[in-house]
Amino acid sequence: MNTATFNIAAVERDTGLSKDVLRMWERRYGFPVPSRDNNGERCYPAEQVDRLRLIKRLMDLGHRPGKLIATPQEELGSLTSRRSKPAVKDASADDGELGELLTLIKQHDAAAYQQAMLQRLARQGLQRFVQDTVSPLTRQVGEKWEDGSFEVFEEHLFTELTKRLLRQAIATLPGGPRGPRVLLTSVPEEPHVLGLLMVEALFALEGAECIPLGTQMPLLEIGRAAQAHQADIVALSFSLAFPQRQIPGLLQQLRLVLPEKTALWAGGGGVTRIARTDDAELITTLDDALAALANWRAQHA
Amino acid sequence: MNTATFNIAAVERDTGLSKDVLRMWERRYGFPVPSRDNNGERCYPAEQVDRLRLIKRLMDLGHRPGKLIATPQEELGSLTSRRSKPAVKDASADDGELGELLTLIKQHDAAAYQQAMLQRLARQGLQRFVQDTVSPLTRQVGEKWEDGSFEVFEEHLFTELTKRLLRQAIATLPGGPRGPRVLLTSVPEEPHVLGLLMVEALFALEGAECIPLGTQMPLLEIGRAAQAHQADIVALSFSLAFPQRQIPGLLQQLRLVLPEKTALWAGGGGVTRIARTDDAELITTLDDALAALANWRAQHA
DNA sequence: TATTTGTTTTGTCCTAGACAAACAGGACGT
DNA sequence: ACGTCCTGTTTGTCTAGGACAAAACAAATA
Repeated sequence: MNTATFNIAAVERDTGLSKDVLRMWERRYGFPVPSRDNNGERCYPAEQVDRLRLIKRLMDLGHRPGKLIATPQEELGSLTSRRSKPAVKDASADDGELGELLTLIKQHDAAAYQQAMLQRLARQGLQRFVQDTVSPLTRQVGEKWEDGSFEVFEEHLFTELTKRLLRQAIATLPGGPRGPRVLLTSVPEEPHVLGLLMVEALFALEGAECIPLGTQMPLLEIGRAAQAHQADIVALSFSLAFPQRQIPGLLQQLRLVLPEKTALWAGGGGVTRIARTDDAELITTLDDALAALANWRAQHA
Repeated sequence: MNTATFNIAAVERDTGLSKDVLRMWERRYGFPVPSRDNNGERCYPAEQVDRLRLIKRLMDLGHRPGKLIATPQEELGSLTSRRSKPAVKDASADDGELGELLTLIKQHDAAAYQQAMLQRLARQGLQRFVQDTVSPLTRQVGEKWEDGSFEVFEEHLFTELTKRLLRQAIATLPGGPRGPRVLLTSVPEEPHVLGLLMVEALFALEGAECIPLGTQMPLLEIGRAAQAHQADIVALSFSLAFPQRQIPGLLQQLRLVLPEKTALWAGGGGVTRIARTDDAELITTLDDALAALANWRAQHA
């Protein structure tokens, strides 16, 4: 069935490794070594693409490409250790609770998952639902994905269903426009929206006026939107997968295009290791977000 | 305020023009001509980035880069004519009806827009709401964006709010699993999800079992998902903005990784001009989608 | 009016060199 | 033992220009 080969653009699309990197690896490490078509262009067999995808996943986990490429295929599968620190293991206490939910996703039972989540939402209320269910669940799905026990499409299904639940819950909230006006979005190349939705849920509960613009807004457009909406705060989300080295530069550029009085907040797993800066306020946890909101209100009372 | 300059990666991110194209244009047409930093790397001023974004928008409208670059800045603004054909003008009859909705978006009044849409949903019912409101509205927003009367962030706001409405409506439907199992997603580089949601709403109304996987699934993952979910149909969406030349190849590759018995349907504005193929069934309108569903059921009775 | 044929435009791919930012590891001082 | 500075290595991204094929257009034919 898999007689198809991939050209370099298709490999970039499917692995997330840029064409430059693919060519560089071939030059430096001797892998991947695609065959060539009549036209001298690279043709990657599906087998090499699969290996590249695995390598990319392990790189996102903190491994280095030089080592990975030197490692024979069989050993790669067993390298899926923890990101760096052995991780806070108190979370495993919840495993029993949340494990059922993960199992439902793993079984591809969308209806049952939604049902179970709705029950939790009703029992916990939105705030605790976000903080005690959605947030740890998201983290666990990320870990499951890292260690290979979740497929990409299972993670997509989880994300899609959870997005719906949160949006549904947010929609039922009254739009009490008392707090600051918060514009929620992400930069180009950052498609993850779950973190933004969690923050939106919490902020909306607090009565802030949230303006959700979806993901992947060009920087200059974010500036225009902030101006047009008279936003008090622009809140960005960076996932763990976002290339961290780019974040400081992005925040600096964005700070330049935003009105002076508009605050810039950056949150999500991607900013935990970023050095503090004057360009933006870094928010690493949901509690931080609520604290920042309270703080803003105190200063603008 | 705009003293910042953009490196070539930032310009690619913000304009959607690849680095290769940016360098090629500089070589061929002499525009853009960025300054260089100490390191000999390109530094694009914000002014050139803006011009590039405008040019890109006009290209998506069907103009050719060679002409656009030769045109002085002032004339560019007035080039926002129709895509190619003068367009079906019976749509303008609805302008009065839908115009109010567009106005609300243009005024950035999210709450009023949601309210008005909910009213229409209640009045029309979901099927007619999708076909007579959401679909033409989406098209009109696209046109407004093309002719420059909508900003990018206004389109984002529209999309985000409308997504929420549709998802909310879908969530309230009973999950009567009688029809085929339909897996809904899009390929990498195709982030638009509104079309998928419209189809999902219609299919769910018909009692089909929809599995929404969100957007941007790698091809091999789509294959795995289809297998895991025992999908009868894989439905892809291609927006008008998707590079049409890539579609036939994508469909062919995807056909190779899908199980034999799984049907492949491709729909959305991007496929209207694609030549018929054996790899997939091309679906250009929402009515087509419903017809295809009925047809499938007839053949699998 | 349609369809075929040539020509121009345009994007993508190629090679190969250079460099700076990130990282790892060791030496050093507290 | 722990943190800090330095140095060499690893790694990604940028640069330059050349080549070619596929798309878009123009012209000429049936």
